[in-house]
This record gives sequence, structure tokens and C-alpha cells, in this order.
Amino acid sequence: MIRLYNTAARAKQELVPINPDRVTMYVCGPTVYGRAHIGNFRPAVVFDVLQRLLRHSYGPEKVIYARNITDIDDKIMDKARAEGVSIDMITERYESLYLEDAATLGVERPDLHPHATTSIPAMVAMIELLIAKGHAYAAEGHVLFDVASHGDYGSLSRRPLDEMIAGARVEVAPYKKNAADFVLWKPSSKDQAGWPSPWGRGRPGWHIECSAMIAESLGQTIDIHGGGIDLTFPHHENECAQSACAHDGAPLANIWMHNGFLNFGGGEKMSKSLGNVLSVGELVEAGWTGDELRLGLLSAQYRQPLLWDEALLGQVRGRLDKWLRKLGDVPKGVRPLPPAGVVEALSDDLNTPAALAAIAGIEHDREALLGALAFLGLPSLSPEKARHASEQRSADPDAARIDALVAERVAARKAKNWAESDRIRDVLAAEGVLLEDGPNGTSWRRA
RNA sequence: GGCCCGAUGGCGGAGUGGUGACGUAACGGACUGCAAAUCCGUGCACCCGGGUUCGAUUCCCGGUCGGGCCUCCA
Repeated sequence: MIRLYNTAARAKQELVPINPDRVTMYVCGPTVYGRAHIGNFRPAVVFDVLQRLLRHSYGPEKVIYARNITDIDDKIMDKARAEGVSIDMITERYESLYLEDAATLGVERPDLHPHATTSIPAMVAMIELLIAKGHAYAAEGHVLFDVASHGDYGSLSRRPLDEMIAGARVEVAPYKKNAADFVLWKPSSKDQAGWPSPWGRGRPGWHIECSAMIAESLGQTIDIHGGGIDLTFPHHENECAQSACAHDGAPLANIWMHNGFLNFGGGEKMSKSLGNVLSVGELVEAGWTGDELRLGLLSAQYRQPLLWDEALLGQVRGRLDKWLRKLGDVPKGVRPLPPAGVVEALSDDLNTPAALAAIAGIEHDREALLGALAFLGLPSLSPEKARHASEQRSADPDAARIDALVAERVAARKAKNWAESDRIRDVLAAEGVLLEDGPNGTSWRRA
């Protein structure tokens, strides 16, 4: 039994799929207008773990996981204008960087990755439906959702509608009936990206994109909808409203999941205020492996805030190094099943710290350790990025020279020439090569 | 200003109405020529003030501090 915290209920609930042969999950993906930083990948990694758990429980083929790409947005248009390039240039560049970074983190590709630009007809159709049902209205080239027409508006984020109206601090556009009404479609000028529609050439609002893509790719009601906690309002609230109104009250999702943020305030070297919150690529350049970043993101339960700094990564490195040493070379092919304790921990609202604690209890059992780590997506799918793989050692450009020095030291030790032996060890240590004298001879590894 | 969430050892972080996981760091021991790795062991914490209770880190109220949202930011 899988229990998940449902934001809509503010409580953990048992996951009861509408159809156990077709478990559906949708997670809000990136708007591709710039390079995502490590915090943007917390949902990608968290829901990747959930996706693995679901496949374990319901069968690999029974789960349909969709993560969208928002590739039409005013920020994208701004970026393209600023760089003097086409919108496609921007979206393709940042989408491929996003996928590259996700792969570094061991995130598997979702089954579906709908793009906003290829779902415009579905959006237009949904907007027309909303107008026909009296939940939306056109005004001055815009189409707006009429929040007052939906009694449940505010139920997900628990914000009473009257309060939102009273608390509105932004100047209300004159064509809005209600301050809280949000845009479904907006007009594009000639130099802006746009698509033909019954209301003139324009582009969709952000919220309708997800609603339309979900309906189109997964169905009217899905089992799980995920995203960052900041999306609860207004994005998910609006999605909820649109979809329920377009589908005669059918709820958009049965369980709403939201991940907490990374905190960058603690460490000197990674503080948001210093403007140097790093991307995955930059962190890798700084010497951290994708596995370390992934484990770092999983070191706290997904709903909790997580302090992200170098101290955390250092601790993660210690833990992961130990496991990878115990694992030795990771064979390719089929992975053992994960230990029950790990599955149990994850089944309780994705309690990754408890899962890691369970691993600590079975780490002497290599098969169990391998199964447990593989279940969490570790080590990553790219062996060249895993530490301590023998392939990595033989691929080291200095391998021959290091092997020669090691051989020299072995000879010196045989002759009990400890001064020479220690000298060679110090030389290698200075360049980050650590030696280990075991019963089967001396081996080396990069620090 | 309004709403929401959080506060646990040096650090990260689970969990619980009654001996406070796990990791990492530290320290001691075994092993080692010395180390490293490994193994064994030790010490170290529930923000403050009230309340409920036989008993509160856990439940309730207030406070302080931190974070998020209310502006198409994961």
C-alpha cells in the first residue's frame, strides 16, 4: 500500500488508482527560457523515484508518467528578443540542457513529454468548452476564466475567493469581471508568437496549457499531479478549476503532491542572494558527481525544506563513497529486487531518509545493497560518471603512470624501504590519488 | 498586511504521548611498517513560555526565528 500526502486534503492518503492497469501521473516540467538550477531538479528527481516505486508496485508497463515542457511563454519571447534569435532556438537549447542535466541526475525519461506548442488545438478546444459552459468570457482579445462561476475555486490552496479579491494588490485589468479572473488566451501583436483562434491571433495563458495537455495525454482525471510547492497557487488552483469546469465536475487529480524548496541561505558558496545558485552542469564541473547530487536531493523527505550547501554534498559524498566501495564494480544488466524495508519506507509518502536508513542496515549484503541503490536510481545510468568503477580507473589518462608509481612503491615496501614507500604515497596523494593496501595487493582511486 | 509550512546532536535528517533512527563529522580500539579502507565501540540534540496529561520532543495556545505563497518562480 502506498500512502501519499495529498495537498488537497492536507493529509496522507492511500493511493487508490482509478485503474491499476493504467496509473497516471503528471508533473509540471520546466519553462525553457534559461538554464535550470539544482533546485529546479528536486521535483524531477523526487517524482522519478515515485515513478520507479509505482512501476515496482503496479508493473513497469502499467504506469504512464507525463512531464511537460512549456515552450511558449512571455519570458521565452523576451529572451529570444534580447538575444536576437528565434524562439525555437531558445526553447531547443534549454530543453536539451534540461534533459542533459536530468540524465546526469539519473532521472529516467517520462513516458510522455507534451510540449505546449504542439497542444494549442487542445487548448483552444478547452477554452471554447469553458466559454460554452459559462465559465469563461472573451474581452478585448483576451479570454478570461470566470472564477466566480466555480464554487470550489480556492479549495486546493485553501484561499477563500473573497479574501483573494480583497487582498488583490495588483492593478486589475479593466476587462476583468473579477480581480481573481485569470487569462486563458491573450492576444499577440504582429511581432509576437501567436496562433489563430476564434478570438484572434494570440497565445495561451500558462495554466490552460497543463490542463489541456493532461486531458489530451492522460485523461480527464489522473491519479497523481505533482510539482513544486510554489505552484499550488495560482497554477494548480487554476488548473483544478479549468479542468473541473470543462469536464462537468470531474476532478483533475485525486492526489496533489508538492515538493518543498531547497534552501541556499546557509552556505557561503551557494547563496541565492549572491546570485550563484548553480546548475547541474556547473556543479559537475565543480567536481560533484550526478550520483552525489541525486542522493543530496533525496537526503530529506521531499516535502521538507532542504538546506543545500557544500557541507551537505560533502556528507553525501562520504556516504555514497562507502556504498560504492562496498558495491565494487557494478555489473550491467538486471538488478536485484529492492529490500522490503526500502520499499516500505518509500511507500510511506516517499520517505527517502527512512529508506536510506534501511539501506544502512543491509549494506553488508551486496545483493541487497545493489537492489536498494538501483531502486533509488544509483549509481547513475552513465557508468563513466560513477566513482570507483574499474572502467573509470582504466580510462584515467594518468593510469599508466600511476600504475608504475604504485608498482615502485610495492617494490619499496617489499624491501621495507618505508621512507620511499611513503614518499610515493605522498606524491600520489598530492594529486588526489589515494592508495589502499589490501590483502590482494595495492589499489588506487581518485579522491 | 493576509494565508501556509517548518524549528531535533558540530552538520544533514527520520520518527514517536513513556529507554530520541540513520548518516556524516569527532574520539577510542582492532587491523596496518605507518596510513587508507574495513570492523568494533564511545560521546553529543528534541527553539522559548504557558496549558492538557501520571508522563510532552510528540497534542493545544502564545512568542521568537526561518522558509514559501498572495506578481504566469521547482
